Amino acid sequence: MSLTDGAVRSFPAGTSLGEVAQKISPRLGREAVAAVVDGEPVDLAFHPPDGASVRFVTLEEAEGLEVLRHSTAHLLAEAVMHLHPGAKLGIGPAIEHGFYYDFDLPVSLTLEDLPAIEAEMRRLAGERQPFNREELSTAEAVELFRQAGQPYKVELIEDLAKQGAGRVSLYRQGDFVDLCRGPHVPDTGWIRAFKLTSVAGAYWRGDSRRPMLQRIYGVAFAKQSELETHLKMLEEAAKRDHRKLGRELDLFSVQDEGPGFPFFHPKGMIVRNVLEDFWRELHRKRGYQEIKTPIILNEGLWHRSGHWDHYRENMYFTVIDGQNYAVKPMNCPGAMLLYRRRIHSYRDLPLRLAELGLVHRHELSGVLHGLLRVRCFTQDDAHLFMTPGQIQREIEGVIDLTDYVYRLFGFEYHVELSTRPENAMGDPKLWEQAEAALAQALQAKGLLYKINPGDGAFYGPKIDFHLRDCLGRTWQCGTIQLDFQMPERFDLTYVGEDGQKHRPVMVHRVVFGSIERFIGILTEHFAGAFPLWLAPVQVKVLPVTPAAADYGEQVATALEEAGLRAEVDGRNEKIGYRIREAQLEKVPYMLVVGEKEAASGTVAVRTRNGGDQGVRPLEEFTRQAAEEARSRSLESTACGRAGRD
RNA sequence: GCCGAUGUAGCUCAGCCGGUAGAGCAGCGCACUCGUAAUGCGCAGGUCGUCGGUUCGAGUCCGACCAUCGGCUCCA
Repeated sequence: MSLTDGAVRSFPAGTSLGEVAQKISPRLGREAVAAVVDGEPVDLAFHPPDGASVRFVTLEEAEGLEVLRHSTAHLLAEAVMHLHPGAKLGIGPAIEHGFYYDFDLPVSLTLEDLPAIEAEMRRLAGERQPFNREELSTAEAVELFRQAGQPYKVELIEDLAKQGAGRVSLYRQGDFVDLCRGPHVPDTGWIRAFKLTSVAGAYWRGDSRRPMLQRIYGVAFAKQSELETHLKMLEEAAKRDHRKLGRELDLFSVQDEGPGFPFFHPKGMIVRNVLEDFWRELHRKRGYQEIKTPIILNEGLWHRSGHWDHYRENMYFTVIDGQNYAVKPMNCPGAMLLYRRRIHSYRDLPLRLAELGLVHRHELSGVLHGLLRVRCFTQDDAHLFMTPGQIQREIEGVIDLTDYVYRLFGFEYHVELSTRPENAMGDPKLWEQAEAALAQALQAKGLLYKINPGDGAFYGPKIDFHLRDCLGRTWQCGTIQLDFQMPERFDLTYVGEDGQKHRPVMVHRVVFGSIERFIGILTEHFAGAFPLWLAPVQVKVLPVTPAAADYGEQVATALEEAGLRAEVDGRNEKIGYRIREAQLEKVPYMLVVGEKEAASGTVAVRTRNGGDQGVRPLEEFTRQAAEEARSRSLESTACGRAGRD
């Protein structure tokens, strides 16, 4: 057989991969969990055919961890079957960081049940039960699971049979058997570093019309230390939760009187306005014109746009003077009306109309989540009208803009291309054209992208930008959607060079996505310690004693004149106390001023991360802080030495 | 919307088997006049998510509803 390093080695027929690994090196024999033979993942118990190409997989690799996590799911199922013998099994795959398994049980599980299940898993792991693979015809497998009282497994096998599978594989460990493609780790003794984390409801096969099963989630890693690192990361994420920080920093709130309709407090409004000012500046520079379209528009418009047929479930309606109106869930129809107001020449195109548009969508109550999932939000929208020949250049322009914005905040991102969904509007040929145009722009920009078949909007395919925050979590924000339908429906035209009417192409796009969601993400990304340009209070002036109060006011005035947001905390409290409060508010700079500073026109600079930075002339600090804010830097440069927050 | 959990002061949380509510922080007042993450003392603050039921009596038991949290489905 040939190995990954190019070596070709021979072994007696009937040698298992486990034995091969052992012969290659004792270390590989210890570390291999599975292998890939001629491109197919297999167990170490597999006997490779003559001339096979073999690659061993260890827990160092993502593939190996996936095998381990999948095996852990089986172990979980075995433990649950022991504790609840009548349980019906759903599915149990590996997921990012861990695994889950779905069960249909007569009793509801709660968090308190998890320790007992986990203990049983550890006991079974201690027995080092081997995972044994066997293959059966689908008919035999159906019979086996029917007798075992496992209807969900029977359904799965019957579906596999319908798709043409003649045989299926099963895995047994101990007294547990499961339908499974494999591969698995050699025995349950490999499963050590894991923890059951939560229990939740989940529809069978993700279909809300089918029974709800109980899903147990867990995490699993190669080593205990990695598990602990991961659990620490979760704790860190909980500390950064924007709902918690939003309350502590007094940025925003959601109240019982308006579920999903967030309130922005004065400090949150500063962050929001700074972001919007930045957005306006950016769009002005890039040839966009800003518009504002109404929030409530006649229902007829929504019939015409296709929203009535495709989006009604998510919309709010109202009646005015006996006429039906809808609250807009999207901004595009308003932009259509604006475009249609007058005749356009090809010379006007591309026409870029940007709108910070407040939209309302009826989201299911169970999905609401702080600022990240709400029922009203402001899209930093734009509708670009163009000739077909301008498509690629315009899309590239939006990609550049998005890239610029995400980098500024220190986000990395990846891109996905979503294609025609089932409820799509319009001619499939137009869809193909639109999909090709998006793919072409991505390729021209040299971006790697993943394809999500069937995930497009009902009016067109889209490019989604998923940004990655400092904890490695990804969030969908920006999207670029190409639309041939809406111009058709609204009969939009432009007069071409030939004097004839032509149909423009439209692009919908957002960069932040939703201002509300973006603020939520920024809050978590920066753990509430916003870079200077975004911080609600940029500098806090702390007079040591009332004797320095006047000087403190002078300092604050100088800062404000330089365009900085400064506050004086001259309360009758000890300086340590006021510093502590400013720290907790995550104010970027604290200026401690006493008689010495007042006498010399200086300030003692303190940063929220670096502590006391020493005394500097007021004028110098002010100038540097203003520059730091102006340049929208992520570094604290105004303390005299550079340092990333 | 569905499954499960939770809901006591602005925040974090006590409150046993039903006997009529408590702490710390925050707030307010007074004293201290202070140099880089919490000065001391005092005061005030709750129709115990809402509505209904059981009971002599409900924060505690039961039911419905509302909201939140973790998921599912859906999405910016």
